[in-house]
Amino acid sequence: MSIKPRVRFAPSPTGFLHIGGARTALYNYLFAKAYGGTNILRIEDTDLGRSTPEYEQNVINELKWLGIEYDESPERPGEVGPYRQSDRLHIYKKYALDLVEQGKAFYCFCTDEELEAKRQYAADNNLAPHYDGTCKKFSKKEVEEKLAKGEKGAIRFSVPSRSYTFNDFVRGEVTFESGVVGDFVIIRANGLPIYNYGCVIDDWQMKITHVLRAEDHLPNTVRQLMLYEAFGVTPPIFGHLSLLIGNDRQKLSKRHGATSVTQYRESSYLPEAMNNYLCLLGWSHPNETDIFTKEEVTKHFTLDRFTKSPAVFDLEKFRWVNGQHLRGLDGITLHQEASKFINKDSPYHAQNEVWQKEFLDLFKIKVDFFNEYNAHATDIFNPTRQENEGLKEIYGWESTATIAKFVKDEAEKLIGQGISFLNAEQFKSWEDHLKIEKKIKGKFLFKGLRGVITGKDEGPDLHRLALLTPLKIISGRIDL
RNA sequence: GCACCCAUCGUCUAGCCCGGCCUAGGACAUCGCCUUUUCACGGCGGUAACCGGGGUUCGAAUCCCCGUGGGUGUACCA
Repeated sequence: MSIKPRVRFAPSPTGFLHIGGARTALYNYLFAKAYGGTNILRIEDTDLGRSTPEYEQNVINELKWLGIEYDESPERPGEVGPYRQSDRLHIYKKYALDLVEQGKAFYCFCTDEELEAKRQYAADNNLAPHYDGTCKKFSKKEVEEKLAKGEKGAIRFSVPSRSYTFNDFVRGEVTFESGVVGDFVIIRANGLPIYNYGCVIDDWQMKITHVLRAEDHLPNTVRQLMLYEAFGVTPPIFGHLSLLIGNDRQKLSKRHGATSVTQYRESSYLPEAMNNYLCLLGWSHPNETDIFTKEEVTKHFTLDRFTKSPAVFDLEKFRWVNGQHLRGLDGITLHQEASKFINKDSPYHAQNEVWQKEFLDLFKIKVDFFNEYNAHATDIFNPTRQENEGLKEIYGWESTATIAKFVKDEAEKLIGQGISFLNAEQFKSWEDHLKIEKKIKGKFLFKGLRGVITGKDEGPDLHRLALLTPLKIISGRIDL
C-alpha cells in the first residue's frame, strides 16, 4: 500500500460497547497497524435522546481494555478535530447551507404528522415510500420568510436520478439502481445532522481513506456516495464486514445472551482472547492458525481475507480460545489477573503467595476462565466430602478405612507439631508406608488416598494437590 | 412490497478472484483409542459439508444463468 491509510471507528454512545462494534474497531486498528496508518476514534453522538456521556465512557474504557489504541480521538485530538460530532455542528451546518445554495438540498417544513400521512398513502397505494417533494416548490424568498417567522425546517438532500456503483473490498462491485432512495434529511429541524450526512462530512474532513464497517451500513452507502458526489469529493474505499449473528441466524442482540464487551470483561474473559476470537469471526489467518495475539496478527493482516457471509457467535469456541490464552499466561501475570476474579471471601486470599501461585498453576488445566477457579478453591477447603457414586465406591473398600485411619493419625501428629500443610517428602513417606507396610497398591492406594485427602474422586495431580490441602481439613473430613 | 447482500461439515472457516493439485483441508463441538492410578491437559483417529436446477468446459466447490433459502436496509436512529 503506497498511501498510509487513515481509518476510523465511529461508535454511537447509545449503549455499552457491543461485541460487533469491538470487532469492527479491532479490524480498523489491525489495518492501520499493519500498514503504518492512522487509527481514529470519532464519537457519533447526534442522537440526543439515546447518547449519554456514560455510554461514551464505557465505549472508551472497553476499547482501552481491549488494547485498541487510537492515534486521534476526543481524548487525544489531532489536526482534524473535534472528534465528537456534537462538537462539530457548525461544520455540518455550513456544508448543508452550501448544498442549499447550490440547489442540491432544500428546506423541508413538513411535520411528523404530514410525513406519516404521506408514508401511509404510499404504503396503501403500493408506491415507494419516498418523500413526495412538497417543500421543493418553495422559493428562496418563501423559505427565508418561514425561517424568519421562526418556523423550524429540516434540510433534505435532493437525490440525483442515476445509478451508483462502487467497489467494496469485501463484496466486490455493488450497484444501486436509480430511484431506490428518496430525498432524505441531512439536517434535522433541531439542527443536528443525520448519520449518513455527518458521516460523509467527517470522513471527508478527517481524510479517511478506508471505511471498514458492518454490513448493515451497506444500503446506506448509496446515500453517502450521492453526498460525496454533490461535494465533488472522491469517496473513501469501502469494505462492509459480515454481521455477527446468533444461533437463530438473526443479528446478534440481547436475547442471544451477553452482547457487550463489559459483560465478558466482568465474566473474567481475557482481552487478548476476546480480540483473538472476534478476529476469527469474518476474517481468516493466512496460516490457518486459531490462536494468536493482535500484535502477531498485525504481521499478516490484509484486506483480502474477509468472509462475506455472516458468522454465528459461538460461546463454546470462545471459551476454548479463552482457555488457550489463559494457559499461555506466565505465573506472575496469572497470579495478578486471576486473583482479581476470586471472590473476596474465598479462603484463597488467606493463603500465602506461594500457595496461591501453585494453586493457580495446578488448576490451570481445569479452567477456561479465571472465574472457574472459585469452585476449585472452595473444594479444597470444603470441610465435607463430595457426595457421589465414585466417592461412595472408594469408601466402600476395606483398604480405604486403613488409609483413613493412617492419614488421620499422621495428620494429627503433624498438627500437634504446629504444621499446617504437608510437604512433598511427608506425602511420599505416607504413600510408601501404605504401599509397603499396608500392602495397598494400584487404584486402591491412589484413589483411596485421593478420596481421603481431597474428599473427591477426581482432581489434578494428587502429589501437588495434597500439599495444598490444610491438614486440619484433611483430618476433619476423615471424622465424618 | 422494494433495494441490496449472502449461501462449503452442527459452528468458525481454507479452497473460489487466476477452473484440474479437492477421494474438499484446519479449528470448536461430538465420538473412539492411547497416555495419565482418576478427571482434565496432550497425542492419535472417526462421524460430518460444496443449497437445487440448468448451462460453459475434456474437466466446476471454483465461471455464467435461473430458482430456493437466509439476512440486512428501507426514519427528522446509527
